[in-house]
Amino acid sequence: MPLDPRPAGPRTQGPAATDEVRRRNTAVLLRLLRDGSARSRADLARLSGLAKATVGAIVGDLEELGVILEAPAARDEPGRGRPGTLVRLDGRRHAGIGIEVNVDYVAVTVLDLTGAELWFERTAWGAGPPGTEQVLRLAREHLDRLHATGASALGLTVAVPGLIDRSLGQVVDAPNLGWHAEPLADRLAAGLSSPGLVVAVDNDANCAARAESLQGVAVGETDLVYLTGTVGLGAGVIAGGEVLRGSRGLAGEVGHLRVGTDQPCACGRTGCWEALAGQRGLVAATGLEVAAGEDPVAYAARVAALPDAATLLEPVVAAMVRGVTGLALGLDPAVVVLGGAFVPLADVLVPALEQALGAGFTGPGTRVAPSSLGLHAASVGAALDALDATYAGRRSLPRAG
Amino acid sequence: MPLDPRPAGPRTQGPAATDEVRRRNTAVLLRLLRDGSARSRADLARLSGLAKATVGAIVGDLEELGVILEAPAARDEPGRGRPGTLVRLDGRRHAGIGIEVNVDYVAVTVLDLTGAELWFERTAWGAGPPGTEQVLRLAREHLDRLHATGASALGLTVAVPGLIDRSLGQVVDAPNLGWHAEPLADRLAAGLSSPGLVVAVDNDANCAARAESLQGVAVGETDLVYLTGTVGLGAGVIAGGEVLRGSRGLAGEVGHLRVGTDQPCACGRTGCWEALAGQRGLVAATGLEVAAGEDPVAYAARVAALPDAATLLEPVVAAMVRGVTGLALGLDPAVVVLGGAFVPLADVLVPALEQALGAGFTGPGTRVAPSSLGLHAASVGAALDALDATYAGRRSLPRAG
DNA sequence: GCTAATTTATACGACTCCTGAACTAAGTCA
DNA sequence: TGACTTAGTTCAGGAGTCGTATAAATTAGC
Repeated sequence: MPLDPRPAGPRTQGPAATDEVRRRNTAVLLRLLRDGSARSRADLARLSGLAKATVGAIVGDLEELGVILEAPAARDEPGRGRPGTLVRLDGRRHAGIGIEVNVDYVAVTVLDLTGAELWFERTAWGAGPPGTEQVLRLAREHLDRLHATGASALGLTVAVPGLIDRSLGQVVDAPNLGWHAEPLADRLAAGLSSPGLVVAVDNDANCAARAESLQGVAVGETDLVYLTGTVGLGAGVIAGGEVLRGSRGLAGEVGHLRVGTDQPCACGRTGCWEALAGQRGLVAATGLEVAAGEDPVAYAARVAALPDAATLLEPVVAAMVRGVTGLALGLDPAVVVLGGAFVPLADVLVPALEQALGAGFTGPGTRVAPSSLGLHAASVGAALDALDATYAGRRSLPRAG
Repeated sequence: MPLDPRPAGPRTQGPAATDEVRRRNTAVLLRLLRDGSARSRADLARLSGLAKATVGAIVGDLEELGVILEAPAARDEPGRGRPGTLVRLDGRRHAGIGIEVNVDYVAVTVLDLTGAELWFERTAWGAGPPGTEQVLRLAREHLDRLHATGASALGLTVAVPGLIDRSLGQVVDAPNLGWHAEPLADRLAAGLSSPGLVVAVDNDANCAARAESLQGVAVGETDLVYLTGTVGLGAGVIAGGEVLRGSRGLAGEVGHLRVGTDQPCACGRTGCWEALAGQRGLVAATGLEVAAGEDPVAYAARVAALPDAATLLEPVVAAMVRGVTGLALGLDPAVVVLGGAFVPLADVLVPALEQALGAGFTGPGTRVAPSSLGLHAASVGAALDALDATYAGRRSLPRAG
């Protein structure tokens, strides 16, 4: 029961034993192989800084777990001495499941160990927002489907639009879904009773931000802001490679940031960012009505298609500039990723935002780019989160099952 | 030469060997003893989660290093079995040095290993902003003074008002000091030639924020914003217990965040936060002139003493509310600490800010408090940074010297 | 075609570290 | 005085990494 009495940052770790060393070194090698490239043991030793003997031992372990294949010696470049036997990751035995729950739809992404997509499904909820039993049923369905392929799930993460307590695995408040103080992780873990499966919960914007930084338009970036437009507006922030959470998990809840003056907001105040640039803001700016049951992204696409969209959207653009420059000044992201309903509006938004951010201090300004993962973003990020414990060395791969 | 090819967050670590395990576990015990409390080995084992044998071994090592003293068995409560022999940290042999360099003054704080202040000195620079040689001379002076007490320095960190590249130990740009692309850490390390001394550079607001979270008004908090008013205005952010840096180290550079409309700023734009709430903003609001050579804090104190300060400062308060709520919404800090020139104005600012932040989502709102470290903040934070590698387990204590 | 140089991979011994159990030490309580 | 309880140390066992030595597989050169 390791416990550290003082609140400590991520860099300040608790007690450890030697087996953690192996976990960490294994994770280093896994990360080197994650992209599917084939490497020799000697390569891995050089790249990781580990001794050859250590690499040999770890690769042996991984082979035994069925996670590594010896690729037939495909020697391209000449080279002098004995050619290495290449190994590459075989991700088919393990997977991560990501489920994005929203008011009117649910999206499921299943990624294999290498991060390759096994399948993605997006379906509308039958009637009204779902309860946790429906999420459980869906999770079980996809878990079974995964087991049928002979793979096992390392983790399952649910992305929820709301306030999350990640350490408790609780949805503190998801007003759109009508969920409050919902112990979702525990409930799913109990309902699935799949030993070794780690169930987690996270905010949808946080998941989307993680996805964009690992597989999307901001791949490789450790500092980025993901802005998502739905009916409302929210942000997910990756800072220093980690999701920024804040003291209560509210970091990135910027919908009610004051970026204007008059426009009244549902929250009672005026000038809120989401009142100006959320769906209601788009309606106010363009006069275009939302069709019954229309998706915010579809609506935004119709807005973008208006002949005089650029001029009509001026107040929206102004609000976005105020909001984004504020966030960017405080957080200094390398990229601002526009997601959700902002994707169809990217042609109008990106130039204006890049210009506003270009006048930065030194060096290149913050980039602005539309999400490349689109509707997949949150569920992919959730699935990546399910794999993260393994790649970060917090967890070792389970014995073959 | 451990190197991990992919940019990895703090939680994603490089390769490790068994000696790192010892470093980490030692750090766990050091943190438990840091506050000066005396504990028995058995207590330490229970609190840390380590085995008794391990605790015994580590405490033995630390005793040999002269870092731990066996306190005479002061048994207060009765208790049943054999009483434990208490040990406590003896910080006198090791210290961290923090130097805050500014345009017109320099502050030095030396903390012993337990974090207790050995001395603090604040002196004005003779004429004009200093060069790096003057910082070197000062560092050598305090290092000698420390050595004279029989202690050795674990690290020396310099807090600089400007843009820092921490991994390079470089001051990228400190316009007030006239420093550009200055390899300060290397220069000091070379000039001091004190083996084992780790020299680092950091931004002054970041250091101050760290100090407030470890010893100041926000002690124990892992998420806070430190706002400092000088002639300009800047913020240091602690998120998840770590300093938030951003992609280029510019995180927290919020002086030119747009919080108003008209007030022209030196940067050419209008409505910048520092134009409204920096020293020029105070002058504009109150009409009170800055005396020749007057310190921003002293000037702010005179402003606060004006009979009609509360009404005169209304535009300043409004700007602060806009800026602080923006930062707080994005970052969700537990506390906003007001430092520098905002300390004398706290009576006016705190109620207004707390009210604006109180209307939060759920739970208690963000606290607002004036800095309790005042002028010490940045240099104390720098000194704490110098001790941090030891307490975080990244570095082991040097053999007795 | 043979040999030397070069590189890969494994085997092995040395070393570090943590752990649990056994054991000794030093008290309290009856 | 003796039973009980808690503290601290010793020791064997297991897990890890590392460097060196060794075997294996090629290429380069003659």
